[in-house]
Amino acid sequence: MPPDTQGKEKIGLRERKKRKTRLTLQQQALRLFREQGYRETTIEQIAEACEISPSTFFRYFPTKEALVLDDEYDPILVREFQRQPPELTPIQAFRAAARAGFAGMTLEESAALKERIGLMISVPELRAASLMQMNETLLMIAEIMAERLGRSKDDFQVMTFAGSILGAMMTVQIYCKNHPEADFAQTVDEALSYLETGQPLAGQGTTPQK
Amino acid sequence: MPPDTQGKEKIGLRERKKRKTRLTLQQQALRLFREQGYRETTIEQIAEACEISPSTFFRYFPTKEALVLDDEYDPILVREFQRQPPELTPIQAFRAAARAGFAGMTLEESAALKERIGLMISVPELRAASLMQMNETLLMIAEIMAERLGRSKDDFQVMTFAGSILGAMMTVQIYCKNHPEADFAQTVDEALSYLETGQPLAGQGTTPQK
DNA sequence: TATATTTTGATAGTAACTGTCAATTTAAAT
DNA sequence: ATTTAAATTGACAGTTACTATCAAAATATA
Repeated sequence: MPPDTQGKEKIGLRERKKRKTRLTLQQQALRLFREQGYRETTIEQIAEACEISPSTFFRYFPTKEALVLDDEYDPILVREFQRQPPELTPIQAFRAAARAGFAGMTLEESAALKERIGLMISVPELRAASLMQMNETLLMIAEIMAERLGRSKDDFQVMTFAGSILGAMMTVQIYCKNHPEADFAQTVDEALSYLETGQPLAGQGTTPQK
Repeated sequence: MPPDTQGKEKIGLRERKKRKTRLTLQQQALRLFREQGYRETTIEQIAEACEISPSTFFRYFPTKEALVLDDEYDPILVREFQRQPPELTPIQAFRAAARAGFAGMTLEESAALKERIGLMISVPELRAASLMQMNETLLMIAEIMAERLGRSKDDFQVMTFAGSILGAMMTVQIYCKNHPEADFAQTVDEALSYLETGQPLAGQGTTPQK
């Protein structure tokens, strides 16, 4: 693995403590959610488990949902996408970026992600919030894609395209909810490969499409 | 217009009053939202404007969002979808259903819808809630579609199809937010027509796709 | 060590809900 | 018309996520 070229932002005690608190907060929250459910767990309990005051909680996370939703994967995805060679079609590039993103994860990370996704899918308010987050991701993706294609980021087709990718991602969430044995990364890849074909959704011998 | 074949459910004073209260609630709420904003309007104010108690409010609407989101259009969309001839591809059928739904509206209805959509787009919590609603509608549609195609409602491709429509609808929301002059119905239609083509997203002479 | 800057916790408040229960209103039965 | 049953309502008392404020404590800087 190449050394971090970004280099040495010296991190003081303050910053270190903050990161630690943040991490602990998420971990304890996840544990409590697992043990007693999302709704049943109050922010007060989470704060107590982390030995901070409830008011401090909101200095780390703006909402209860953010505890589950916040991660670094969105920027990673964007970076990987930008890194793809321009010969690839937009979907191919996105698919490759998704693959690269998953490939870069450790086992623990992907296990943690899986649990969080499980929550997002099953708790309505989390699903709503994650839809909103996807909405923003969509805008980013559309922007990059527009850039790549030499189109305006306001281009309606570019946006619709980005939207269909997101829709596919949502589908993956639902599918994985119903099939807990399914591998998330692989399901994402399948969905994208399906999008790549232009979605020829034919019946079972009822209505041949070609 | 053919007479209502559903016939005569005799509607007593009780039922009549309830409908009236419900309608007034929505109308007054919309007015207040228009005048002072969604967030700035409390349920207490809405209740007062309708001369009911705040506790009664929640017997009519489960949430504040429902005041804006609740309408009859979802079932209409589903019904129209079921009515489409089986020769159409799924997307064609959905598009036709959406068109039929919009076409069946009076001018007042579509004006009212427009205002509500404006709210949904600009108020984050309403947007989140409307995405959730859309999501459920699409699950229903996916189910119908699976039936129609002789596939399982769990079929991954059917789900991906539904997801891509949802993504497209998200895009429409965003687009209409940025282009207030755009006609919602028409934008929906355009997005669907684009989906219909299989989304050939080519660059500007940079990367020919075919 | 002294001083400036962040971070924190305590406190008080708001608003969207939830639950309960008695009072009122409507419907149905006599 | 009167009684009885059932549905609807309002008052009240929570709970919880979240906001705002301010002084105390912790950390960085000189």
